[in-house]
Amino acid sequence: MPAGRTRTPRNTLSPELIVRTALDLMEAQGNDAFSLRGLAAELGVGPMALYTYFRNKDDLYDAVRDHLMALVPGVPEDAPWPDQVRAVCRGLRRLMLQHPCLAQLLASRPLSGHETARVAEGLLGVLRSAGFDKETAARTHTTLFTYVLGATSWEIQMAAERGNPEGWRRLRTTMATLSPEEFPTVVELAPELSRTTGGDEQFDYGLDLLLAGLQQQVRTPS
Amino acid sequence: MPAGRTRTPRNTLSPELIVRTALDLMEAQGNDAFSLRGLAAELGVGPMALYTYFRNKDDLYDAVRDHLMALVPGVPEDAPWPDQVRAVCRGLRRLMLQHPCLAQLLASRPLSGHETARVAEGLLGVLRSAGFDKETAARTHTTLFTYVLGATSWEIQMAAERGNPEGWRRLRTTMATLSPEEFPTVVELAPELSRTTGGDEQFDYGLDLLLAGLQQQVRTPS
DNA sequence: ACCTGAACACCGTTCAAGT
DNA sequence: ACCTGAACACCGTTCAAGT
Repeated sequence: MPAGRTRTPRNTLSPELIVRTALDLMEAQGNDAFSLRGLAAELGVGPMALYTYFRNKDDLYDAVRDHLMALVPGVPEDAPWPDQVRAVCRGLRRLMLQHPCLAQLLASRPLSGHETARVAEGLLGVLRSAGFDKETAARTHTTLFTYVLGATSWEIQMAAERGNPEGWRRLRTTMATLSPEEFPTVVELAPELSRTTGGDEQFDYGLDLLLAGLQQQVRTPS
Repeated sequence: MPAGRTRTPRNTLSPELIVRTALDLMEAQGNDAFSLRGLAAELGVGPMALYTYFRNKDDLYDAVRDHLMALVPGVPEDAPWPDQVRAVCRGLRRLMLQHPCLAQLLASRPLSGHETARVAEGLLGVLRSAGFDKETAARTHTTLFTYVLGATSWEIQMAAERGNPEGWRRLRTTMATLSPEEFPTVVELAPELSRTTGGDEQFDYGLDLLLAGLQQQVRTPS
């Protein structure tokens, strides 16, 4: 048994192993650099071996997405519904930050997959129990989900841009180029804008705005 | 003068022409199918001709994004600030719906570009005039922007999935597969969820939640 | 400066074939 | 069923060269 990489030229290829290895590669070298040929090489098989388990690359992406969505924590019991909503949204955000590829996977292909439905089930259940009617519960779920998706995707992109030196230089250059006459507010608020492009505090700020709007709706039902 | 396609094997290649042609191709055949080689062919030049005007593909993407952001309408004057915020957010969403590639361009690469700054300037100016302090204005701007981005990207993805028959079949199959015991709420709210995956009403619902939270903040300053 | 042509190191996927 | 090997039709980008 050679102590090399995760290699299985044996007969032991499985959907689970492929998905886990694909996830490892995406996290290690970034989502864009991921390729079926690279994955096959990592597994020690030919590229076509993967097509026995997945119809194509998108099909594999869906499986990886669903695999990750299974890690979203469940709804905490015995808590006020706003706290339950907060917990689910924060859990999804945290998972996206831990696995940046999830952001791109969610943004590029719609739901499908039972694990995605599990997350929706949790959030919708909370909203229904809180007394929202069907339509409002559905609307609120979509709103919360798209907010988490948008806010966290943006946060990840900005963090990546700051991480690589080329991108950081580009950001500084763009800011320095803006004329204070044409863009007075942007220039004046540059420090604040830089500070609020991510982080727990920024995420909670937007989430609390949504929750404040919701609670107001509960108090004054139409 | 042959009445062929947009071809310029002449000496008349320019950044503007390249960007406009790239945009046309992205809208015609989708963002993923776009390639530098295809763009060069459409322009009647070799692939390397483009590298005189853009350093690489990402550089061209940035130019296309900035070109589109220039089309975001300005802030309407003489209106209450919530209406001004609504107008900017709706304008950005409308532009993303008209040019679906903009969603992916915004999601895949951070700001940079003067036209993006112009939009930020408009929104930040409104918020500052409404009396928000620097920090809150910046936080609110980020929140609104990421909400518009997330909600509209999701809407576009779902619309695309419904558009192609393969995707539509996949959506129906996923829904039909969910067991009512395991996912009671999702199954029960299937019609509502399907109805609230897009549209002006859904977008405004989330936007109004944010604005309600904001106005409450104005009334009760910390 | 502006553009070409050949070449490099890749892709996802099909197809026919092996076991 | 599970996997291989060769092939097809592509990519973005570099490099040397032309004008």
